[in-house]
Amino acid sequence: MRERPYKHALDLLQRAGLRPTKQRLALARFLFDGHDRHVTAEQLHARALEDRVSVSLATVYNTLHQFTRAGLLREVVVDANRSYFDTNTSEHHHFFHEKTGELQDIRDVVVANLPQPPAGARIARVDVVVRLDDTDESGDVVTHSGPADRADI
Amino acid sequence: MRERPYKHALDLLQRAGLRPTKQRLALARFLFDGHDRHVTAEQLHARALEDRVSVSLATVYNTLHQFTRAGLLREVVVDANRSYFDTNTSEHHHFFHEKTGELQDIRDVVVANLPQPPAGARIARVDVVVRLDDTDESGDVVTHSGPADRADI
DNA sequence: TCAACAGTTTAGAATCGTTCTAAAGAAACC
DNA sequence: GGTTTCTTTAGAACGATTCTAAACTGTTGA
Ligand SMILES: [Mn+2]
Ligand SMILES: [Mn+2]
Ligand SMILES: [Zn+2]
Ligand SMILES: [Zn+2]
Repeated sequence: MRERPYKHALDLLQRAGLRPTKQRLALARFLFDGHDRHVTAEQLHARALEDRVSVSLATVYNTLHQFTRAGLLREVVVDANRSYFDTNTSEHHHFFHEKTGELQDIRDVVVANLPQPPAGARIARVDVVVRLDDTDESGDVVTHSGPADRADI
Repeated sequence: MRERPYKHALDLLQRAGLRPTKQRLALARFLFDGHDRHVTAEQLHARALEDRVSVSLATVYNTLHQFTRAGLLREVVVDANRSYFDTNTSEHHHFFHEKTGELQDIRDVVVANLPQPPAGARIARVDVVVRLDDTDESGDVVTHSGPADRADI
């Protein structure tokens, strides 16, 4: 929890050159409260409505993209049909719980031995997604499965 | 190029317990011709029509999912709004050309220092996606950009 | 061989996340 | 306050994918 969430959100918007509207302030206060969050547009929209902030889904999308452009968020691709936005913009990777759709930050993963990118291309970003099956107490797989890979050493 | 593509496709379908219909044979012959391929449903559909195989898009989707369930394909998630299917089912990772949507296999990437998965979960798969910006001869970035990360180590 | 059944294909509708449009509303500026 | 510029919004549109239900085809075994 931050001490002056309103002031902090205001600062972020001003630095991004975005007018501090009711909707943006509400979304920013929730998103940038000091926790690392991974939200979809729908989730953020639902959360705003819970807090009795009236905001349309279109505005939630607009705002998420503006925040992303401003470097306040980054988009994480883990699911072919849903976009996640991550408030942690530092270099890190993810566990993805396929059953629940939950993302979890992981740090210190080492990616080595990357081949040279083809001529005319350069690396914009490296994303590691560790997909997780949930198991029940018996150790049986609960979700749809497939042979489990292990990470290359 | 395979010597008896018809026979090979037939074998694959039979081992998967799928009836060798005209549509499945045509799709299988193209997909499993010995090359590693990364296709979207639309691309595969377009290709079939080029080859004058009449097949509906619904059947292409059905077939891709059946082949995936049978372990002949695997789905690769790199783009929030498009599903890629990969004929290379061995352990490997990808370059993703954000501009063109093209995927390219990379081998021998080392992923180390993965944290233990949370209790009740186990690793189903580890995916490394190296996103590439295309640059022109001057070295300037051609696509929309963002600060370029380098891989850890 | 052929009927009967089970599995397959398909057109078109439906769904779903996301983006667009254009008009109304709010912030900024003078 | 008046004017400009940016923002929000409802609702339509979009594009990828899935569903539906009816027609079709491969398989089986009498
Ligand atoms: Mn987007
Ligand atoms: Mn799918
Ligand atoms: Zn994260
Ligand atoms: Zn591949």
